[in-house]
Amino acid sequence: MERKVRVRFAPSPTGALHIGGVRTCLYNYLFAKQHGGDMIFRIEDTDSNRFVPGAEEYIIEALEWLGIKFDEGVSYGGNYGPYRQSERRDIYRKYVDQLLESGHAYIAFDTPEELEAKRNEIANFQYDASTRMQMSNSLSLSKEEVDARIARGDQYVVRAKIEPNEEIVVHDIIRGDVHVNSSILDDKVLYKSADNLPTYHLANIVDDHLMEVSHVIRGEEWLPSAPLHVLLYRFFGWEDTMPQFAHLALLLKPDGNGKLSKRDGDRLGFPVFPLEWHDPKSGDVSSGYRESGYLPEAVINFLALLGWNPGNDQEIMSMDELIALFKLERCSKAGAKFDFEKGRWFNHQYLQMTDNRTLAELFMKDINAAGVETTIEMAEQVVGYMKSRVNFVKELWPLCSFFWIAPTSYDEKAVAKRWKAETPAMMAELREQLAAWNDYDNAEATEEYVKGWCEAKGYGLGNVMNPFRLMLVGELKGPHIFEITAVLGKDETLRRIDTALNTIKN
RNA sequence: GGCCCAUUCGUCUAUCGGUUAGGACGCAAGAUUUUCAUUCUUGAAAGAGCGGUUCGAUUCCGCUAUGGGCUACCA
Repeated sequence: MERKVRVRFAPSPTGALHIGGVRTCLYNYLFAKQHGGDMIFRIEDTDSNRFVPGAEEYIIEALEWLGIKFDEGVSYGGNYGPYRQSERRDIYRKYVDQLLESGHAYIAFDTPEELEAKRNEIANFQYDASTRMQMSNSLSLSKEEVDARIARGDQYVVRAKIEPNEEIVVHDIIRGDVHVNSSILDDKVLYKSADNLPTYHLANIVDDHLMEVSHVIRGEEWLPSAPLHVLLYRFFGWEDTMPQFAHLALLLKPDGNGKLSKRDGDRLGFPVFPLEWHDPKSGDVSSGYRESGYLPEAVINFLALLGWNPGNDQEIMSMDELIALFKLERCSKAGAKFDFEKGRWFNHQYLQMTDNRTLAELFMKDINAAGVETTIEMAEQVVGYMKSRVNFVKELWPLCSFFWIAPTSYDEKAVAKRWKAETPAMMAELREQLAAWNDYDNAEATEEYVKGWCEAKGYGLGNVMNPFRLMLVGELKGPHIFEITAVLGKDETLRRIDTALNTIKN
């Protein structure tokens, strides 16, 4: 019988959600949806010292923006709650006691200072079977002493009791079997009496079991502790329902060495967070994909392909297509350097696929921000002519503000090259022709009309169109000239010609 | 230092022993265009090294090198 697919995304609320975390979440989501499974949102806040206010809300908002939906969890509800680990203290305590009773864990009193001293004293010190009897714990101390110290209020931790020299195998969907000898594992801290909370390892296993998680898809940084997790499932007697593991290769810096960090984004000019993040402690503001003008679909597509591919040349895929095609087995084993140039290209592709009205609504904000009033119709029309040449909506305004703001000066080089002695007279003639024309909305018809006139007069197109463009735009750039006149209309077109004829001198 | 994971064009990657090693981003050139772009075409560009296994290795194995991760009372 097949177990129902249930996966979880379980971030720590310690700050903004990193783009690598977004990818991990996306892969979980794709896998869950493909198998008709559940997607759980759990908050792993077992380290009260690192809690950052607003982080949880940020993560929820970011994933909503990206179109990743949860079936249950913090803020979504469900039958396996509470989904915030800090609200599950009683549950963990029960399982810690179970481990203590079964002899798979023990109580240790060593203070952080004592441990620090030990590490300085002995090179490569590890708290394990070979050293634990020299330490202060319930294995080395008498029962009376242990009880007395607890009664006295001494703080303690609970450590896993790892038996040496056992072969542990972690089955990983992406990497195959990973073999590890238990002797290299240390007696990890599972529980802290100081705040009555478990550490990640214990909370993780207990929650995944209780929440009936079937697949754990997480970053590669967890691979070294996976053997401990396997052992914990064994200690609890849950091995038969242990989730299947898949450890994802990490996202690396675009240049140099190491994994992608916030600093790389600042340094190289691209966001590493989905949404803009205001750090409540430092006050720093980090840019986000949303605020930088990325479309969520483009970010999803880009991220999906960073470490996975469908096995053919297809690159543009919607969320539904990704859900249909995604395979954990096809995830690459090696880390991927973050190539933000390709992210820009993806946004360009999605921009072309987005309808002009939607883009115009976004564009309106930039137009208004420049202090210009306009209509959505005009914005939409300009977007239609201009979007093929930009990667982001925000690149639009600097490129085509001339539609709204008439030129007051004219590019000198262009004037020198295209504004010849006979040009003013020619342009004055053109003005006459245009004054007699009324069908400006029809760009093709206007073009035929003007071209026909040029031919009749024997004027070279280049000698007419370039100065004409110069008068309307101020530079030799922009879309097709009769698309410009279609947007400007008759009055504005004639007005700009008049201004130019009065301004340009050579 | 120890342990684990990885290694194909600059980057993301395809290839499940036999290929002119394919695609995409970026880059370059050309074409198109009344401008600037877009678009199209073309091009340069890769199996880390050394040993095996095999009739034959990019593909399987080992070693070396390199990169990454972990090595906390953080996740």
